Amino acid sequence: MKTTGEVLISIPENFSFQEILTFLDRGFDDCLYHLEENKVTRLFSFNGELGLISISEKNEFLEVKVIKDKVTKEDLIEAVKFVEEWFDIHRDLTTFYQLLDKNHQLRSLSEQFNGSRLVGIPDLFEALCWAIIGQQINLKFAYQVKRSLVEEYGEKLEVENHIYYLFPRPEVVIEIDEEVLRKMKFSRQKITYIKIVCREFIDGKLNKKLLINLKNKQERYHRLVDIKGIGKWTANYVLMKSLRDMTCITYGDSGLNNAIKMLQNSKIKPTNEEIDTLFSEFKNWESYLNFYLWRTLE
DNA sequence: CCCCAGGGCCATA
DNA sequence: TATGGCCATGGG
Repeated sequence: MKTTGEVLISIPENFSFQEILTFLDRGFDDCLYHLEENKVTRLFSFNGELGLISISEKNEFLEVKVIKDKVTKEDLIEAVKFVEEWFDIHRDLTTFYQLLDKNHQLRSLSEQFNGSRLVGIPDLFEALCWAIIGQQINLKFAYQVKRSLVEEYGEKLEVENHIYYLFPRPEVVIEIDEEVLRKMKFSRQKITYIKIVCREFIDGKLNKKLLINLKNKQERYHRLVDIKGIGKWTANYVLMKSLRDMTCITYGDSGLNNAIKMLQNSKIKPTNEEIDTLFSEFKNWESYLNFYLWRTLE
C-alpha cells in the first residue's frame, strides 16, 4: 500500500526551479527521472526500500513529496537531503554573479540563466559510469546507451502507469556479459573501463566517502585519474557533478570548446591556455562557469 | 567516405 | 608536460 508524505523547502536567493526544469528537459530523454508539467519525479532507494521522490514548486516553496510503503519522517529527511544535493540548493551564488557581471563577455549569462543551479549526479558510481559512457560520443547516443543498461539491469518501480528506474549497482553491472553490453553499443574499451570501476567499488577501494576524505582536490583527482579509463575529462566531470568540487574545468570537452568558440566568435577550438585565461577571473567558481557555458549550447 | 561527438591510452620528444 | 597517432562507435 503506497503512502505519501511531503515537506516544503524554502527557496533561496538566486534559485530558479524553472531553470532546473529547463535543464532537465533539454531533449535527451534521461531515463533516470520523469518530467511532467512543473514536476520532476525519480526513483530512490531509502535504505533498500524503493520509493519515489517528486519535486514541484508551490507558493514560494519547493515541495518534496515521497511516495512509498509507509513513509517515515526519516524518509522525508533523506529525500530532502537528496534533493538539496541534486539541485545544489544551498549554494550562495552571489559572488558568482558578481564575477559574471564584471566580465563583458560573460555578463549576459547571469541574466540568461539566472537561478540556474549545477544539477549534479549524487551517486558516485553512477556519475563515473555515465561519464565513461559519454566519452567521445554524441550526447543523444550516450543517453540511449545508458537507457539500454538501466532498463535492463536497474531496479524499477511502476507507479501510475509509469516505470521508474534506478541506476544498476556495481555488483550487477560487473556480472553483465560482454556481448550483452556490446549489443547495447558499449565499445570494448568502455566495457573494460566500467568493469574496472565496478571492481574498485565492490572491493571497497573506491566510494564517495573515501574520495571525499582525501586531503584535497589534487589527491582526489589523482585517485581517479590513476584508474584506467578515467582521464582528465572524466575526473573533472565527476568531481564537478558528484563531489561538487567548484574548481573543475572539463579540459578536452567538445561542448565546452564549442561554447567558447561561440562566445568568442571563433572557428578554432580554444587551447588550454586560452581556457585558463577565460576562467582565471572565476577562482572557486570554475565549475559553475563551465556549467553555464554548457547551457549556452541549448 | 568524410567529419564530428560533453575522450583515453600510449609512445615520443 | 605536451603533442600526436591510434582506438572505438554511431550520427549526420
